[in-house]
Amino acid sequence: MTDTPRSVPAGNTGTARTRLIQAGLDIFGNHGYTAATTRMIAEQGQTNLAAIPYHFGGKEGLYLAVIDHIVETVSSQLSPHLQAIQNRLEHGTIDRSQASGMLERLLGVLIDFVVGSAEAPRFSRIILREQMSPSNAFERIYTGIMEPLLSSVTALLSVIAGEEVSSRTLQLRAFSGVGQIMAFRFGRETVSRYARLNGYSPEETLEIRCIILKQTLAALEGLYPQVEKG
Amino acid sequence: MTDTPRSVPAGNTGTARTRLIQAGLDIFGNHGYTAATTRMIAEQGQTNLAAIPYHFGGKEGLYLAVIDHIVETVSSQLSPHLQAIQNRLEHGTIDRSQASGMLERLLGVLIDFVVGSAEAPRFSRIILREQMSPSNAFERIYTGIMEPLLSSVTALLSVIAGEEVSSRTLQLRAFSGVGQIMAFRFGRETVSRYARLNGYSPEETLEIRCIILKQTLAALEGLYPQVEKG
DNA sequence: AAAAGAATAAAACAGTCGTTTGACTTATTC
DNA sequence: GAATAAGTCAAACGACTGTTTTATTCTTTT
Repeated sequence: MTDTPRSVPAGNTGTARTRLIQAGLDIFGNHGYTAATTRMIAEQGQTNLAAIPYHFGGKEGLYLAVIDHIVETVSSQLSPHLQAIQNRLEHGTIDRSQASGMLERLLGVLIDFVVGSAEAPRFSRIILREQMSPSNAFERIYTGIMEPLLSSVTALLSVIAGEEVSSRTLQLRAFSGVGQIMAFRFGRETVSRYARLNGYSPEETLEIRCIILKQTLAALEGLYPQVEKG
Repeated sequence: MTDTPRSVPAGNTGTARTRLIQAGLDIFGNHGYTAATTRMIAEQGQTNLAAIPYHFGGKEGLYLAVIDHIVETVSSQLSPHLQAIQNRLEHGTIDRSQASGMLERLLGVLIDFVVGSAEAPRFSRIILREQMSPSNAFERIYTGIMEPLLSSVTALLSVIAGEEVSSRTLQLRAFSGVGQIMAFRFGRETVSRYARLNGYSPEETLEIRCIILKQTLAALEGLYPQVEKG
């Protein structure tokens, strides 16, 4: 069958598959699902049109393969951090300032990836489109990326806040922190124009990172003052 | 010519124009520019297909008319607040705590509109799509909505922060506050699912409003501690 | 009431979409 | 080395797209 990998070191049934996924990442990300045409994708992937129905069953199959690729890639980058956090939390050996530090590191990783990484523009735009108008792929992104991420952030916030804060408030605050980061991705054009940036160079990414982290930590200190004295 | 209004109280050359703009708001917002078809829009607007090229010169003309409608509507809701702020700032009779209060009110208005209003889903999704992949309409949205809004927020932040903070930092902080609010719009599906909401009911909107405002003010107090004692 | 213009309506236009077809090339297997 | 499968390719298919055409209805003006 076509889905059983061969003995080739890193490739699949053929390099056409991976080239199509890479091209789909670009074209779907830049144009959206409907506006992206199979002819664009085939051309950018240096493949014949018929390769898309052949390898993926059609346009939608390729799109779902692209989504899976995104979920796997992001998840592999995030899950080490998330698992480390979960382990620490389950053993209960963590105080407020430690939780605050872990949250700062986690958000820093997220910023570097969403705002600064080279794949971010292609990845994030597809993810954001699925947030705005969910399709069949939303489920995979939510359970594969958003839910684990938000759960860890919420758990850390719970330690920082203490016991008296409702879980819904913590959940909304968790999304607020994550959404704030994603806003810098979807609003890149506006940010660059308004603050006269050049589209998130490494230095500009670092600047944004410092601003977001400082602001988030300041908010936590203001909301849950015990943090500094814990 | 067709663009000179008649003596009809509220309508234009005909109600077909306004029906098409309303339908365009829905269809463009829900499907995006390319995925929206002129046949969908004509059907929802109870109009003939040919009415779109007739009244707007074509699909793109209708889209730009929809954009203009959005910009005018949002601008008319925002400009009173923005002008009041600008007036106060130009006369220099404003201290830190006053600026903080004005910022809180401005962001509150923005939250009510972006998160809570009935038009918000249709408006915001078109705006967000233009943020992600700008077309010819981006310019109108930027100069008509985003730039005035960010300018006022930045000016208020400047008063709150004092003089020693760089203007780029203030600009990025301004976007951070505005983007945080918009994140709750583009991520509605994720938020609703994660925090078990029912898609932003009035009570839920109020809850989100309180959380965002508390968090933002807490961040300002943490970043610029003079605020409380001014 | 007649004439002129604005608006609507149905049908057809050229073009593009995703997909299918059938021939062809390459790689694997016995 | 023939046989079989996997993969590629150009061409064409039906179904859509936005737009145009042509005719008709409604409104306004003289």
